[in-house]
Amino acid sequence: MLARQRKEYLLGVLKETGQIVAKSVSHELGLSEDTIRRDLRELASEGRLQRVHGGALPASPAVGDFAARQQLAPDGKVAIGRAAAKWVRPGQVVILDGGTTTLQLAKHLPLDLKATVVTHSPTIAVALVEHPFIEVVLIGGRLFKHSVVAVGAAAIEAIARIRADVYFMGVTGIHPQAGLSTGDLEEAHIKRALMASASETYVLVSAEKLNAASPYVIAALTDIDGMIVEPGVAAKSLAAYEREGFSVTRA
Amino acid sequence: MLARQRKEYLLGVLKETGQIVAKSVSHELGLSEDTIRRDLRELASEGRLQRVHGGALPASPAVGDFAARQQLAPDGKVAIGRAAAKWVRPGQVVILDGGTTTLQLAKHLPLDLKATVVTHSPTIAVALVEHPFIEVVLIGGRLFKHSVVAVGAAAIEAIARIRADVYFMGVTGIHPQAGLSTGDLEEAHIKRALMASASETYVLVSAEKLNAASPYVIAALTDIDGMIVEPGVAAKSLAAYEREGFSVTRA
DNA sequence: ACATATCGTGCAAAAACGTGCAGAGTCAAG
DNA sequence: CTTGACTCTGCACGTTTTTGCACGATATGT
Repeated sequence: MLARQRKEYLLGVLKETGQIVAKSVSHELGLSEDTIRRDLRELASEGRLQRVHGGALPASPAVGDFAARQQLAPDGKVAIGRAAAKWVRPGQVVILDGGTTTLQLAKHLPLDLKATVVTHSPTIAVALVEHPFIEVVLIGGRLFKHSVVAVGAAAIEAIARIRADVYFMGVTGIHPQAGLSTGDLEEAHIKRALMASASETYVLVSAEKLNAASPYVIAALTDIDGMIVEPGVAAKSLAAYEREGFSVTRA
Repeated sequence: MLARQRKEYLLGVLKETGQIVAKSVSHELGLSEDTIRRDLRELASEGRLQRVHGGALPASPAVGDFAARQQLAPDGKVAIGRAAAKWVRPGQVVILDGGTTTLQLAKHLPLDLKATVVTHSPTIAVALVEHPFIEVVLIGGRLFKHSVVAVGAAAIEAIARIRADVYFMGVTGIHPQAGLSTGDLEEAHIKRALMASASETYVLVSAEKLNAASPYVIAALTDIDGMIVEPGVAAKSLAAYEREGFSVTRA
């Protein structure tokens, strides 16, 4: 690979992800970190990016703004969102829970994907406006402000009328014995209703949720079909979850 | 996640939630509290936030935020929104239409107002999260992306179950003879349903909408109770609207 | 006033950095 | 074809930055 191409590649990474991590790029390209650092230094001196410890960021905040905004979420959640987004097949009807992790999922759905997304989160509904071929069905109800999702009887009723292929759930705790739990009773009800309306349910689990429990139980582990955890969690802390018919995926 | 991004993230949390709790953020990002505290100290010394025991608070109470927010909306719409917001009385049930003008209304509602807002706009629902005493009822349905509002049979049904005191409507055209009109048939239906669910209906009219007509008629002028127009429109262009039982208000 | 949580500082390990240097490859002049 | 100048790359080394932990000090709530 020519030096020129390498620099183009770097700028491409920057544009797409809003950041460059020297170490991971060097690994991707099979080159030493020194070379990448040299490139970054040169690109920085040309004003095409901004050098920072560990890698680089867009030169002008406005340019990489869209991508950078996504990256303002913790790494783990971005990774989970990106991985889960790949599971969505064209034509499917997908239920998306509220929360920052599922928001990442929504943002990482391919822009040309044709599918239907059902959600009780106005935030996610708004985010999906940018996806021209995704049909969005908004579940209404009383707005629970802490999580910014619709809850209550009206929401339950609306959910009951929907049959979806898959439901991506967010939780505040997942535990081998205690199962899935969340911090609000109403939300637990909603999540249960959403599970009932979907053929399959997968839980998105960032590190701090793993092996934790919250006050209100949503369901048992056996009621769901799998979980997607963030990369970098120890294999042994996942061992307790592995069983027949349950998929544990590292993002 | 790069150190620089981490600081951006912290400022983002601060902007969204109005506070930072060092412990919970460190847990979220999977880093030690020390690191977060160091970041907070540095950001504080740059004057970007205010260090307090346990975390941090905004440096200047929502100053830049407020300015940036209004910048995006034309003066006229801001003025209409501010004026209309004063009409809302404590305890009322208010229906807010979708659109930039009604969004301004929502943002200008007093922060200590106790009231209920019904809306089919996810954008407005999200904006009202910052108002702690406003109960928000979200109308669900299929999302019409052009206007970012819920439409369709489900929305109509949900609206039929509500009785509100007042409805603030947005339109794309208001005309002495043609009445109220909008650019989408579904939206016209929704607006009619919202009118039917409210005791009073007022239309928010920015200058470019005045004396204009769009393809789909919502209702006749006689069906509404008044209009709020932006300041600076000529008095004579309002003459055609003045009649018994119809209030024309300049913001 | 006491128990607990949070804070700041110093310190050590790890990661990232810059620089100098040497080997490999390229190119053009001889 | 050979030679020498030049560039690019990776490695070694010492330096700087970042991070987590330990400790004593300080603030907060009951």
